[in-house]
Amino acid sequence: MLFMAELLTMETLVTLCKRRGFIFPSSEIYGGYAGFFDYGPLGVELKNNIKRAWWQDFVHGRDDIVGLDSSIIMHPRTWEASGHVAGFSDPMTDCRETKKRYRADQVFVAPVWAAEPVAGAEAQYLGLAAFMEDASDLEILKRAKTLRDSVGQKSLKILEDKLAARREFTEVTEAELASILGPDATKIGTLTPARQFKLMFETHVGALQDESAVAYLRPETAQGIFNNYKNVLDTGRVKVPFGIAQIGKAFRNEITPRNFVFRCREFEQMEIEYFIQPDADWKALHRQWIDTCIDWFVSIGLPRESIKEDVHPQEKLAHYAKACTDLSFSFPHGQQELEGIAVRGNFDLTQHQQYSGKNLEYFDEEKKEKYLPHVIEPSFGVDRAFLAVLTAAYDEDEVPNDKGVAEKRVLLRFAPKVAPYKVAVFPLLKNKPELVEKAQAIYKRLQKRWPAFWDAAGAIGRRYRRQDEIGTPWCITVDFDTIEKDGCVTIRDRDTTKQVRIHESEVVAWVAEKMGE
RNA sequence: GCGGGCAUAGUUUAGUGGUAGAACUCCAGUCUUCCAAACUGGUCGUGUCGGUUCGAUUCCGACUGCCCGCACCA
Repeated sequence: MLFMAELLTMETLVTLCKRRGFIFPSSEIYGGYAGFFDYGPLGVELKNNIKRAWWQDFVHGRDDIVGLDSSIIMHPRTWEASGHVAGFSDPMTDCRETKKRYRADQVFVAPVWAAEPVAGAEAQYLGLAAFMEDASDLEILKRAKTLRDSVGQKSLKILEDKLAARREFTEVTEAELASILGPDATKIGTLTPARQFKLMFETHVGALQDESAVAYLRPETAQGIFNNYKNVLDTGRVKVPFGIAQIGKAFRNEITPRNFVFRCREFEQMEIEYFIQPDADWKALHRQWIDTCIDWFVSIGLPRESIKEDVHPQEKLAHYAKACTDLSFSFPHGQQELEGIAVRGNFDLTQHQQYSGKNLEYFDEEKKEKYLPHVIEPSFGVDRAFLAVLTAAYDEDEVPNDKGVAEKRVLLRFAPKVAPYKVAVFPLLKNKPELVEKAQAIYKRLQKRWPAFWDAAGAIGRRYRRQDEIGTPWCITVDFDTIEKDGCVTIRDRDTTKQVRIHESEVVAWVAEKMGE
């Protein structure tokens, strides 16, 4: 078996997904639409299986987590409280010379005045030197000198005290842009005006397009959980520590959607907010959650060694976060984030309490005190989990054909619980009604319990390969022995291509046992 | 957003300023026996819009999409 993770390209996956009906580019008949994808007949099965497994393992399989399905459009104040309105729409400026992009609100400009190095010389205004907010005085002076040189005034002396009159880049006028030297540029006038990059999708609620009715498509499902935290407390008979889980679509106007379904503008999340006591041992709980999540990914078919923990360094954490660990996976485009597990303190509940004016405190019966619980937030990307499962399952090997010549075989080694079809049923030959009839009976029996695939077309080998490529674990073939002699059918295994014969009456029990049911 | 490359059937591709060709896939059929078999037949294509031209899939322009870098990713 090849170690496919090293060799597999995204293009191979994209092609397979298109060819077999897992994923199509959105709106393809209109030329496609960047950042959006559609899940086809097989894709929706795989995706649903991943979501079902998650819900089973994190909601139904636990006593301390309950589910939720909140609306995608929420009261706009939600996003003011969460910080998304302010933090999710950054003004940006690009430098045409260096091709660098800056957060405009982190760029400052200082006026550059210079004069002949003689007493009483008249000062000349040369332009504005741009620099990042953390630049030192020495660095700013260097930028000023570069600006002076670039306008052909090398002989002049910079008036250093004038540099102190700094302003934010976002405040400069259109006319001033031409005289600004970018933070890393050597020529003036290369910065574009600050442009808003709004990462939240805006819409209007109500048929009248009134500015006061602006609303947003949620950029994360988590805020729906915080929004309903009080309702769940009041009705769910839950006690801290407890969690609320939710699966749903989220939307972000990504600047550069890329890498297939890895970064999309419309995507699906599986999130949990796990509420804990403020003085709980959050480090231990965080560790526990990381392990639980890794185990879960392994249970849906990802090799443990392909999952890595990336700990966010303290200085890169959001101000309200105590810790955050990403789980990353070796995708075809590199080791990339699969899930984030953050310790968020009580920032969100504090914000919502303040913005809503509603008391969101929890009364702890045991401690006899009120507090706002802290949270641990495991945030899974459904589409990323899908891509990871697909990447892990993809394999190529060689199987001898009917002439004994080795031929390349493409297969998806899905764990049976996530496979779109669990079993396929074939009559050995299509033109023999007695074979077809018997096979149909078995197929109908299986179909009541699992997604099953019927195929009677073409050579038997071709049908096996077709199932290999969509990851069906078992194929069941009815032949003449089944109807004329022993009543046994052949069950062929996807991973080994080995066959066993069992009596047709035992087929359902056999599959159930293999499924672990 | 920037720079570079690419765009012909479901896939891989050939070709031409004058009716677009193949292989595989797919569909139908023949076949009594298990790994993309063989044979017969069939469906499906020049990303979109505009320009030049008697005529454009081909030349030109714009757009869109995809790929690779850069930047961005609360």
